[in-house]
Amino acid sequence: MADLPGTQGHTGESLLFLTDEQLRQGIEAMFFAYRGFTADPDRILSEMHYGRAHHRAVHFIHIVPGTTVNNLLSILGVTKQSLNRVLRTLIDDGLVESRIGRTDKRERHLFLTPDGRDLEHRLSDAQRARMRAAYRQAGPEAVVGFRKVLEAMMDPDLQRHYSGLREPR
Amino acid sequence: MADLPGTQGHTGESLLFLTDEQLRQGIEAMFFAYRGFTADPDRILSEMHYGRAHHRAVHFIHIVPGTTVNNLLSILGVTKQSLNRVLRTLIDDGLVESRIGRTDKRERHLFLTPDGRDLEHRLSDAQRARMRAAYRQAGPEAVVGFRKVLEAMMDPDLQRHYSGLREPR
DNA sequence: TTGGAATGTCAACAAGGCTGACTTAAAGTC
DNA sequence: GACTTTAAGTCAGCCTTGTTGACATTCCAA
Repeated sequence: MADLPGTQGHTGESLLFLTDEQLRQGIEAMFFAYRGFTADPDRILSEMHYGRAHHRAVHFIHIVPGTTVNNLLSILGVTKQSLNRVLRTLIDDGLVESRIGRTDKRERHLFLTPDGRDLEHRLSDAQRARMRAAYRQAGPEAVVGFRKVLEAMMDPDLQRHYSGLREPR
Repeated sequence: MADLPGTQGHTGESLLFLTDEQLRQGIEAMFFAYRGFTADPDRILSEMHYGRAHHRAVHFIHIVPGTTVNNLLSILGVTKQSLNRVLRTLIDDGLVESRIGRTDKRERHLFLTPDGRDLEHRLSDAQRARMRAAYRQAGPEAVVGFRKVLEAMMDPDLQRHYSGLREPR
């Protein structure tokens, strides 16, 4: 592919000739791949009567421990009422701890309890295994391209959350 | 990027050293990218009080015109009750036509009406525009890698539906 | 000190998944 | 011809997870 005549030299130019069919295949690939992507954690979650919303909350609390509800809201892109319901069950079940802010008592800072960390680990293990297998099968060059396209597909303000987590903080 | 020292040459080998952090970034990239991926059609759909379920049905009826309900079920991976609710509204609204099978009269074959094709076009236009922009921004090599990883991430039986649509039939 | 903004909670509703039970019609089988 | 299986559709009811609206608490700035 890197040697197709006339496609190299200046980046991207050949892609001016993207057919609708090529794009459609990319769209479907996203659809089916996302199903595979969530399948393994979904199985674990449904066993304990949780859903994807719980997974997302647990994931980002793990990544940004001590985050406020508001911050989590902007990452997840749901209403606070929606998040709150999920958060409440996680707190009631002892997976998440909510501490009242010290400087601003309106804020709640969220942390995983040991049980929460345990669930997070099980979920991310399953998802990482799938990811690792796909990466190996596709090869390192493919992975770089994969990431590039995904990053270009994000909404700019969502990309901020994503990149923000990668940058030193 | 293709010139990073030590990452090129033999495919795959360097990725034996995938850190959890690298994998986690891939997972988050999938999460945020999928949000961007569905954002544009979601806007169009919500204007007309439809949801993603309607989009998926319309999309695959467009791709496989004349498909039976059962076949659509296996592509979408939902129950017939769930699909039926969506399908009924689409038929009532005159976007989908259901024809009784000629050889097997138990089957219903599904087709888009002109109005249905119109909606399909508006939805896929929006999604293709996002896809095209991402492809251009990432470059042709990245696109190949993107597709490779996505295909490796699918469940094998879902991949069948996906590939099946690409193969000549 | 008081009014507005920010944060989080409670209640109720809708979409869209799910299971289970059932009907109808057609096809296949003994 | 009677019985079974299959395709599709329907009704009822449940769950998760999104939504809006109303409200309490807390902070801060005029």
